[in-house]
Amino acid sequence: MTPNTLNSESLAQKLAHSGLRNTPQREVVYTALLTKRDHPTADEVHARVRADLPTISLATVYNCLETLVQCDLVRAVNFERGPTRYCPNLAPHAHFHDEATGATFDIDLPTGLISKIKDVLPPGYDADAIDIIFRGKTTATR
Amino acid sequence: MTPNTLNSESLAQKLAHSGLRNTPQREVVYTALLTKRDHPTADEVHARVRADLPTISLATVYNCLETLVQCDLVRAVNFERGPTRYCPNLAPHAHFHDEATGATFDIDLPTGLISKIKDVLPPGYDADAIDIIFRGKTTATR
DNA sequence: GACTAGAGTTAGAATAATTCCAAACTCCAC
DNA sequence: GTGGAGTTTGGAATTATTCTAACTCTAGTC
Ligand SMILES: [Mn+2]
Ligand SMILES: [Mn+2]
Ligand SMILES: [Zn+2]
Ligand SMILES: [Zn+2]
Repeated sequence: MTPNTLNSESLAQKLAHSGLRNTPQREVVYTALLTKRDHPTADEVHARVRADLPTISLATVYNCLETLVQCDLVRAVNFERGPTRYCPNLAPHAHFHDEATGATFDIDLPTGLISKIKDVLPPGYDADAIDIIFRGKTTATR
Repeated sequence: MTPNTLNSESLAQKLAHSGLRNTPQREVVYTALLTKRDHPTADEVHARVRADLPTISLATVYNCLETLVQCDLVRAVNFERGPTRYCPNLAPHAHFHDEATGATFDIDLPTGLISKIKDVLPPGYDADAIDIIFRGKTTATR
């Protein structure tokens, strides 16, 4: 079983679970996100998937990305004005945005920290998700 | 010394510090943010300040907000696609976004927690700001 | 007190990202 | 094979923001 097969299966499964079909467009979009995990925009995804599916439209890329987000296969990320970015990393993680280069990196979060952060919420606030964005510069070892 | 005078002074000071003038437009925009701290959009600010300055344009509201952000009197907040929101709370704080109502609340952050969060950054990542957004529902006591 | 250069404001045009729409297409289940 | 839901597509529409060029104000300078 290749990683690719595995991805296809998990994609097909999750789509089926939501009563949706597995289409070539949805596959190439999802594969593009898994292949280069640099938090691309819809436009960037469009450019990449055209290599595989030259006739795919930008509207379809938006549709597929939205579908993947609905199926919890992909996270939509917004940390500044500008195009939404997409991330296939399902593990709880924060994002580091390098202001100099514009690059975005995943930062793993220890599970303990998340509950510690939730502790700052006063009673009456019930969070089901936390987004953490670091902004700064990266140096040397990357 | 009224709070209003105090605000005007700190505004005038910070503007002067950046070599900028204190204009009626900048004052009403800043005052609007301080008066109702509900993280309004530029459009909402525009609607509010028109009561004081009926001829102010939306472009000017955008200009003033940008100026206030540059002067570190106001934070621009983006946690989802949609208009940028503005926050005059200068203390380190997180945001709680109520998905049901769309309302955004400030959540104070103990200083210790911030450095604890920064500890998760691997070497080579140097963050000069952290944004934390909670998403969920608020109940009862608000 | 008028003069001027630069800073600030304004309305409207332009841009960028996304969503909407209606038509064409695909895939099964019957 | 047909019908119908689900999907894709190109282009129009929408939304938020930025740009532009003209106008206005203000702080010095004479
Ligand atoms: Mn950036
Ligand atoms: Mn919302
Ligand atoms: Zn990510
Ligand atoms: Zn705030």
